[in-house]
Amino acid sequence: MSRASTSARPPGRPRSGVNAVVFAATLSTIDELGYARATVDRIAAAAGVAKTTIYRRWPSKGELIVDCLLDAFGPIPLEGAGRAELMSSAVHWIAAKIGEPGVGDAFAGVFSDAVSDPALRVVLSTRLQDRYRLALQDALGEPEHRVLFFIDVVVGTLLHRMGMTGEPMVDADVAALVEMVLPYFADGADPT
Amino acid sequence: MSRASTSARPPGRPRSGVNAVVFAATLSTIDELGYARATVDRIAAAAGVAKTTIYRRWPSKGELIVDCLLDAFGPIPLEGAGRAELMSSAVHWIAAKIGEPGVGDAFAGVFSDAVSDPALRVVLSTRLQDRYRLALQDALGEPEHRVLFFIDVVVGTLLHRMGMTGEPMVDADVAALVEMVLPYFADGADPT
DNA sequence: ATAGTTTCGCTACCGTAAGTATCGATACCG
DNA sequence: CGGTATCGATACTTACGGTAGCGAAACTAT
Repeated sequence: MSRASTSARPPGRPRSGVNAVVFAATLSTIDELGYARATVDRIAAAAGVAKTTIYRRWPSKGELIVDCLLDAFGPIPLEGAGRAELMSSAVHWIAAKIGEPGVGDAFAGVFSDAVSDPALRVVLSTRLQDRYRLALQDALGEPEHRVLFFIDVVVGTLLHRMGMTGEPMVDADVAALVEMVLPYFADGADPT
Repeated sequence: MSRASTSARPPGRPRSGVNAVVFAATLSTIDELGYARATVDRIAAAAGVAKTTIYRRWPSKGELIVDCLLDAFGPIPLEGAGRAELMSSAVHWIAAKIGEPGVGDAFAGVFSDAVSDPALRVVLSTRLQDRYRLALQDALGEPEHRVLFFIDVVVGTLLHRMGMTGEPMVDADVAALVEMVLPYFADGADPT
């Protein structure tokens, strides 16, 4: 039972192992130029890779960065399946980070109910919804992953980094984080 | 002391009163097509207005929507000035909406400290920072408004609408709200 | 009335960036 | 060596933000 046993290598030239290089180039380019100016061309140049190579591996810039974030931070560690366990896991994870038990429930309350105002029912990208739904579906299988992704990447990364560095946060980084994450919820292109 | 007394009407053709129409068209277009596909051309068409007219009144798409949001929801009601009162006001405002007193402090804690990870120090738009800094500076005058704007528009609108409708929230609208707001934190253009 | 000033809608245009198409070269397999 | 799939490079299409210039309309002042 050695691994890589069931499927032989596919024919043709194998892909070069530049995914990690592209991820690093993506993050550093965003760091240097800001998200808006981190174009695919520049990311490709920073990675020393042709733009077409990036588009052979990721169908869009959005999915590249979703993969990049998942690679960098990964999902919430989960101890169960199903919605209740899912929310509970996220809630306790957040609560543990913050240190106050009541806070997690508050987050859960804020993020688990809904408004239905026509002015706010902005349609999300079904394409990218499916994208990270699939990315987490391996472990779970329910359609509640959007909020978890949000909590995970935005709040999670925030608190994760807080715990890592122990440095004080400035409000700018909240917006920066969200700026970095949120465009991938959009459908087509070009907010300015 | 009739109003409009101090300044006589400026020369030239006066502006037609279509600002409200443009705001409504902006919201409905985003509602119909999603933010990414709500282009300025489409908004102008929906408003029955020339695109150039929009650009005569708002210097960019981002500022149009900032104005649109401010027009729709307005800032947090404040009872004092200075940072402490500012945060306190926001915190108690949020806490009152949620109903749990500890929650506000948690929000304040999460949003008031900072990380300094190079991968996350995404540069924010100084232009748009100044935009809504000015929008609130009338009442205040400190540089903490980014987080307040974030809390105000995102969480505030969320909870405001909750209180208005009393309906349950779904996670989708959290992302939708943030999707709707966050592109205006970006500097240049074109996330996808 | 008429001159001056500003906005209007309209059309054409520019710059940029996402994404596609094509091609010769290259790296693997049998 | 033949088949296949990737690689880099270049050129291209498309879409959208934003600008320029026009004649027409709406207002004020003389």
